[in-house]
This record gives sequence, C-alpha cells and structure tokens, in this order.
Amino acid sequence: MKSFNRLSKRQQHMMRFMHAYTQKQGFPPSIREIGEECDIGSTSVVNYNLNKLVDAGYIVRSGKVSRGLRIVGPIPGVTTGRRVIGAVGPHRVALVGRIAAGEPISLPEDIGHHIEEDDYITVPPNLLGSYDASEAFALTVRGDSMIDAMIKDGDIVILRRQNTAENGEMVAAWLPEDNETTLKHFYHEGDGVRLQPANRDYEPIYVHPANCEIKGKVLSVMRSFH
Amino acid sequence: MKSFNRLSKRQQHMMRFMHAYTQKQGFPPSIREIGEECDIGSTSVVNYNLNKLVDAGYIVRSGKVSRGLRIVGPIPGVTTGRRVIGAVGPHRVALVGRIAAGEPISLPEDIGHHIEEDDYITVPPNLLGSYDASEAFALTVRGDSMIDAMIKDGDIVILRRQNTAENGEMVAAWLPEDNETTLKHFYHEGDGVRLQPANRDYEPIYVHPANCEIKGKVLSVMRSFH
DNA sequence: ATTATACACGAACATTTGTTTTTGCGTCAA
DNA sequence: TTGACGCAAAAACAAATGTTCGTGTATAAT
Repeated sequence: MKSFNRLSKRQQHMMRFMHAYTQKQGFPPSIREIGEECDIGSTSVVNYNLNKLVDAGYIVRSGKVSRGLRIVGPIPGVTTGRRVIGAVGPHRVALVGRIAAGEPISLPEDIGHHIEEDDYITVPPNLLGSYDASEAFALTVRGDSMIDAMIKDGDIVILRRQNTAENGEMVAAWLPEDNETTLKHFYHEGDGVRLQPANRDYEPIYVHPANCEIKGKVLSVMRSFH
Repeated sequence: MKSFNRLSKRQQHMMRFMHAYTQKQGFPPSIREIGEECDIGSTSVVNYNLNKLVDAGYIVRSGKVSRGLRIVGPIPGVTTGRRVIGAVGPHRVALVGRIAAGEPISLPEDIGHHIEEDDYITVPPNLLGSYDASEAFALTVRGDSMIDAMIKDGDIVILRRQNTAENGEMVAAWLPEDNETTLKHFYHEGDGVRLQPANRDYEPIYVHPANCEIKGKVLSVMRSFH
C-alpha cells in the first residue's frame, strides 16, 4: 500500500478542477476537459492520474461511462484548509464570542471589538429578516437556560444590535455591575427589568435598568448536528 | 410562455429517475439510460422530452456534452418549490420544499404555485459539516413531531442526500406507498424500519424497508424568529 | 375535412469520450 | 552498468452518446 495524502501538484490541480467544475456544471468533467485545464497533453496521462486518485481514495470512477467519476475525498486547498475560499460576500456577520444562556458568564471583550477575519460567518438572508448584515452579529450559546425556547448549548444565535427591547423579546443583555452578558427573555417589570430564562430550573434575574444594557435582540438561531 | 406545471407521466418518470440516478451515481444519466429506465425505445423521444423539461424550467442542458444535464426544478413526488435557473454558487443549497414532522402529509405533485422565498439558500459552512453544498438540500419543517429534538414548525433543516441511514439519525423518509415524506428518527427494527417522532403525542411508524426510501439525513437546522 | 400540434418511433450520423498500446525520460537501487 | 518503477506523451481504437431527419399517430381546433 502506498502513502496516502501524497498528491502531486498536478493531482491537486485535478482535484480542485473536478470539484469546481462539478459545482458549476452539475456533472463531472471529461478526461479531455481535465487535461486541457491542467495542461496535460494526453488523455492517457489524465487517465493515469485519475486512477492514482482512485487508489488514494479521493475519487470513485465508474468504468466506461463518460464523466463517470465522483469526488469522495477532501479537495486540497478547499476542504482541507480551515480557510474557505469564496467566503467574501454579502450576508456576513461577525461571530463575536459566546454568551451564557445559563448562569451569566463574563464576556472578555465588548461586543463588536477585536474581530478576526475568520470570525465571520455567512448567514442566509432569511435569518436576517429585514435587517442588514452590518447591523447583525452572532454568538455561540453556552448553557441550557433557554432550552424551553428551543435554544440549546452550542447553538449560534444571530442578533441585531440595539439598545432597547420590547416585552417578550429574546435579548443579549450586559450586566455592567457584574461584567456579565446573558441571553434571556426581556420584560419590563414596574421600575425594573426581569430577565427571564426559558427553563424551569433557572430563576429569573431582576435588575435595575441602569444595570442592564441591552446589546441586541435575537433574530434567529442555527444548529449543527455532529 | 407555456404552462410549465403539467408534466406527462413519462416526463415525471424521467425527472424522478434523473434525480435518483444523479443522487446515486454522482453524475447524470445518459439519454439511453433514461430511455431504458422509462421504457422509451428511441433516443430521440428522450431528447424530445428532455427539451420539454428544459422549456418547462425543470432542467438545464449543456449542449453536445454527454450527460450534460442538471436538475434545477422540483422533482414530482419528491419535492416542491419554484424553479430557478442557474442559481448556483458556494455554500448554496436547494430549498426544495416542505416536509412533515407531524402526521405525514403528501406533497402535491403539481407545482409552480408556491411563492416561497428563493429556491436556493445560502448556508454557513459550519452547517454543512464535512459535506459539500452540492450534496445538501434544505426543507421547511411542517408539524411539531420533532419538538423534543428541538425542531419546530417553520424551521429549515439542512440535509445531506443519501439513501441509507444509521440508527438514531434524523432522516427525511419518503413512503412511496403513501406518497408521503416525513421527518423522523431512523431505527432498524428486526426486518422492518421504525420511524420515531420526537414527541410523546405522536406514535412511531413501522414500515417495511421496501416502503421506506431515505432521502437524506439531517445535518443542521436554522430558525428565524418573526 | 383540414390544419395544427403534441408526442412517438427508428435509423443513421457525427462527436465525444474512455481505453489501450507504444514509446520515452527520469530516478533510485542492486 | 542494469533493471525496476513512477510518470508522461502521442496516436489509434472502440464504445458511448448527443443530434438530426423522415415518418407515423393520435387529438383538438377551425
């Protein structure tokens, strides 16, 4: 058996092209199309390297049928790398950190600062509602206090920056006195504010408006099952 | 302009076959393969109906290249939705219709009336996991049977196309006998299959594997408040 | 009846496309 | 040196595959 993962520069080029072509066209390229793109003069050389990729487990071929190949392995420079190509575009919001949905935890930086390039996340337009991506930011949820609101640990919530909230809205609230940020339902309660978890195991938090700074309201949530 | 929502039985058969074949093989079928499957004796007849489907906006063809076709419209009996031509790009998956998470509902076979949002939706890479956007599709959830799995009515689930499933995975299953598609947890149960809702108010569905076609497994979910 | 249209068949045709064969160039080890 | 082996090129071959053309059959509209 050979060493895996050792693709020649040419084979990597082929992998990338086959992936891009299939994405764009809806069907895989022919041997000659691969050869033309990768500057390979002969179809047999393409065929040779294609079989190499099969041996390495990167693709599967269906013999004798035209365009009979399918990508089953990682695409060098696209899937393997952490950096995703083509990630520049609209509907990108900052993934600024984590927020407690259980016991409040402190957020190191204020929301909206120290955002790295990799901390942006692409968001479907429908998750932004009528708001612009520039108004929005994202947080990873920690804790289970919003479990009854169908938000659980690990979820990513999309919020719109705003300093006020209506009764019943789900908001990210910063408690300056404790330097803590938390995710709760917002309610006016007399002169004060009630931050209501959506979990019977947790008690609501009562604070003075001066000690409760709304950072944004929740627009949407997304979750990945691993 | 013609009416595009009326496909002949033969054309529906072709649509279903092209979809299933592409799913299974990774590339579209040839004209002769379509003809053989759909009991069409002549390639020209297949070609004729293929062009009909192009006119109707169900597929796109790349002239002169083998297997040069791509499905861009709804698949009768499988999906619903509005048709879109050439709307492809990175991290975009087809939003193909709705799926029942409660009592199974049958998907209407005539299409073209649903004025939904875009038929394609941008999906953050993290919601696709290790899979490619070309393998994925999206469905809007109807019903509350998966409420205990934190999926509720109106949610959009991202799925990866596959015909098999592991025990416990959440899958979209098509029940050909009833022409119904449903979202359930999948379990092998002796010789049969158990489709388990995540809601105490709903009973599991027991079916024979022959009457249960897995369409894909759920990768992720997203929800918008409002 | 006539025309138009949708749909279908079969056969030939022209390309596309995967496969095979032959040849050659390097590198590396015995 | 010699020989094995990975890699590459060109040409020829065989099969797969899309396209076209002539024809036929219903059905509905005029």
